[in-house]
Amino acid sequence: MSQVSIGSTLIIQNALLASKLSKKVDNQLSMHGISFTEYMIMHHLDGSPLKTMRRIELAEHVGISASGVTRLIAPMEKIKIVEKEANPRDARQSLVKLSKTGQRLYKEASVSFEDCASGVLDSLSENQQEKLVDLIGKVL
Amino acid sequence: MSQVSIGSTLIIQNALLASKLSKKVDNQLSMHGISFTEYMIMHHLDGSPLKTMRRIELAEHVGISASGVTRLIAPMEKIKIVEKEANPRDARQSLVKLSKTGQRLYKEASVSFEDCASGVLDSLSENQQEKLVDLIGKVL
DNA sequence: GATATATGCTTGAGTAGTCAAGTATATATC
DNA sequence: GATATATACTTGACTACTCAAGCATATATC
Repeated sequence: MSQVSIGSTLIIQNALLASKLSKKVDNQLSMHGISFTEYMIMHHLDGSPLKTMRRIELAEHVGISASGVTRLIAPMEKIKIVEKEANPRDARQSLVKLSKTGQRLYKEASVSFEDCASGVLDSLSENQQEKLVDLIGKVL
Repeated sequence: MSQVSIGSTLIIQNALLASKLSKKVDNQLSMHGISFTEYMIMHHLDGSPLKTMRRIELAEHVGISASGVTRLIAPMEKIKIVEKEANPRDARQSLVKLSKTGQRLYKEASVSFEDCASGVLDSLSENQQEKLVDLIGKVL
């Protein structure tokens, strides 16, 4: 019958939340043939000025390892959602660029994603959502 | 350059947070020979009045599938952290009980877990942590 | 400019889950 | 009380990662 701190509760509850959200999102995005992780990749690429990022940057933003990115990007490249690009200044790097096809797919998928997001978060007011993003940002 | 709603941002940032937290926790708990998921199982068992829960209940609380619970519990049973118990009123059920050994292990691991939690959340005040738990609870 | 160390990425092997199907038992309906 | 349907759980086959090791290139040091 030990005391459980608020911080512990927070971590456990947040893990549960993330698990549930990612399942719902995955389910919703499956109609576009992509997973939540792939969507996140496209999201970050689309948000970057040149629609281009390094693999390690992607890994950090998405929360997976570098090898995870390699395995994730491979099939996306095969179906032309993203393209490989070299960095002339550093031959070690292999840049990932969101293709035109990828941008189109991202836009389509975003409709479903936004839809899912608002459905899942309808118990929160706009203000509460902002507060939540703010608090999460503080921890990250 | 499409508009990204606050709700979408929330879901993506939360996924990142959960990924980072679970890695840190996993890392911390590895010194006790258990994973974050196993810790969560023990946490929920320890919190229940008889230290006993049904497998499906555990699945819901932890955010994994029933088969996930089966595979997770098997090795925990082998090293006597938990025990299988029958429910005389329903022969379909196979109850999971936290053993004495399991309770001891949970207490030890909780020290590391609490430690990790407070380390990771030190950018948040007690009030902010409570607010965060509250908001997460609203979504769940 | 050779050598040591660091960085970016990929690969093989392993792990922690998933889903679909199957088994066993329980419940509801006629 | 037989039949249909639902629930609890397990299993086989698969997927999406992880880590450790390795290769290629870059950077710093002497």
